[in-house]
Amino acid sequence: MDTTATLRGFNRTYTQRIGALEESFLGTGRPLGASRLLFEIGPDGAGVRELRDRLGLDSGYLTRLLRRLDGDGLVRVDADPADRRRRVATLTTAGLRAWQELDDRSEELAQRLVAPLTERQRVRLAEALATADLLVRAATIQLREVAPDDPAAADAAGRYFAELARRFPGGFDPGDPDHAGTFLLATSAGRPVAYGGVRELDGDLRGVGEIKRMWVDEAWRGAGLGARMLRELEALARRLGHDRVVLDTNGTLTEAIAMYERAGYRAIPRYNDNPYAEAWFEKDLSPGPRPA
Amino acid sequence: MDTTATLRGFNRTYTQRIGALEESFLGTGRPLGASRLLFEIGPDGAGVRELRDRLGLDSGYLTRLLRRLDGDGLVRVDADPADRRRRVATLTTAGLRAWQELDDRSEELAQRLVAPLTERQRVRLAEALATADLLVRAATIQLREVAPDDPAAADAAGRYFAELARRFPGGFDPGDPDHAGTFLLATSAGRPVAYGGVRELDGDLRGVGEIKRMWVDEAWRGAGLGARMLRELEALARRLGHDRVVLDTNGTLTEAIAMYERAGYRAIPRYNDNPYAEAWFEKDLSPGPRPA
DNA sequence: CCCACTCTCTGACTAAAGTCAGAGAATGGA
DNA sequence: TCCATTCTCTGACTTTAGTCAGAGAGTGGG
Repeated sequence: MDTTATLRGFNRTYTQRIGALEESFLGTGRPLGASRLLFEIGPDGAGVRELRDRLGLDSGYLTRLLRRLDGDGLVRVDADPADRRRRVATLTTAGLRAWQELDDRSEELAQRLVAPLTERQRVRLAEALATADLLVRAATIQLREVAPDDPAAADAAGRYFAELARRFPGGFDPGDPDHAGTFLLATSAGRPVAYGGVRELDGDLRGVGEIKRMWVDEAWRGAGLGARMLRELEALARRLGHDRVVLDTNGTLTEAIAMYERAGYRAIPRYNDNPYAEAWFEKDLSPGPRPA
Repeated sequence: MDTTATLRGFNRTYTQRIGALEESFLGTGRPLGASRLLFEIGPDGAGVRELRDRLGLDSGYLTRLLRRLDGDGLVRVDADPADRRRRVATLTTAGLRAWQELDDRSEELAQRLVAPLTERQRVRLAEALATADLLVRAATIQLREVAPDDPAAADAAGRYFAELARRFPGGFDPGDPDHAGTFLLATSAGRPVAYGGVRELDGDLRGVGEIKRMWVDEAWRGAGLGARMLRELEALARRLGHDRVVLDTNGTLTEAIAMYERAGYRAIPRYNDNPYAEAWFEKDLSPGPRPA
């Protein structure tokens, strides 16, 4: 099956059959941009900065859209107490009602779309869309380098440690984690979904890179995000001047071990005194092709 | 799995990750509407009327868009020799080049999107999208009543007869087909994809409806379009005052027979002298719930 | 050869969407 | 306490998209 041809064919179908419908459905009474904004603010409110990023709007334009919703009594915009340069938009009671109406309409549209299908076909459609959703999200998410003290990185590290504590039979105590190294992070809707880092070892292994804290959110597994993270960490290690990387892991993390093996890692003897480590791997980077 | 929630979740992902990207990709140099139009005209050209339907544009607006493309030397608009009220847009050499560039860009976008995925994941994505594409198209296609002498209906009947001729061991000769009855037709991009009709029987079976020429294009099978056609034909038969429908079929058409049985049809003895018929079915419509 | 109808085009608009430069308040480190 | 930086807002625009009411050419059936 030709992937790009299928994708392009689907794009066509989607634009014509769903996209157009959605616009006509949601843009009633209010311009579409204003509806989208209202929907995006949502019952929990949202920062102006965040809205700008999520919707890709010019700051002046967003200000005006917000003022308009404010004028209609749907939204209030206040300074963020934590940082008074930032502003936060929240829905008023009327705004909440309008939001609910949009949500209902969106649900109705979805209902109407699947109405001609039988139950079995709906299940098939839902499965196909869930798969496509996961893969598209995993393919389009950006891995970015973060400072060790970035709050999102700390959040990700916390989630990583929590998972180890859950999965290791004897629990897991990170002690006083040192944050040495360079870390990559992928976030979605402000929450970390994948995380990992490289640091340089010292002593006998001086010059060798160690891959640390590889973690992918459970909801995002099965779409190759772990493998992608590993590839990008290897590329990062190369940029940092390492031509060999090592890592340690625990026997409970079977999927991770399988992934390392698929990625060309070979088991080696213990190289550190990590009490939780039960398996050690290495990979020679020097002859590898440069990644795209 | 909750179908509408999955669908809505996918919509979100799609709009953010693909839709936005596509707009920024295709709308370079030219407004997006003009690009879309140029792309839609395509190397083979297209009638203005057809473009209006496909893109959902106001006729005045389309005229102006075309004039603009004409002014840029990309498109020529001439009267259709067959009906000089109609006009036909064709690409000039420069227009063809611009079209090719759009096509390349669209392909590049698709490539880029799937680039982070492994081959296995690409196959999974392509399969999921192909399934979703078929189901969405089948769910959103409109079945419309057509006059028996509608050229699209004649086209569909021709395709139906051709398939019978291919599948029946001894071939099939429609003889001089009578066009009595009311027919439903679904078309996509101007070509018939599903077809079928109801006519009233006479003689002993006066008052009974007969379902005729049920046909679904091969590329559209497996998405319940046949079952939907059958349901709508039954609804049509009810509206025409029949509380019982019958139909005949050939033993070679095993999928059709399975579908009739799933839809509640029961085998009955031969009720007509159709030489190609090998099985006869009936369904009582009176107590059935009205379809949506 | 009428006449109702189809199809496209023109003129005259309006609304929505987006852009850009720069002002002003607030913040966080040096 | 500076000062560079971040964030939002304002003013002054342009472009894109879309709407609506007719005019005028062409068509097909009676």
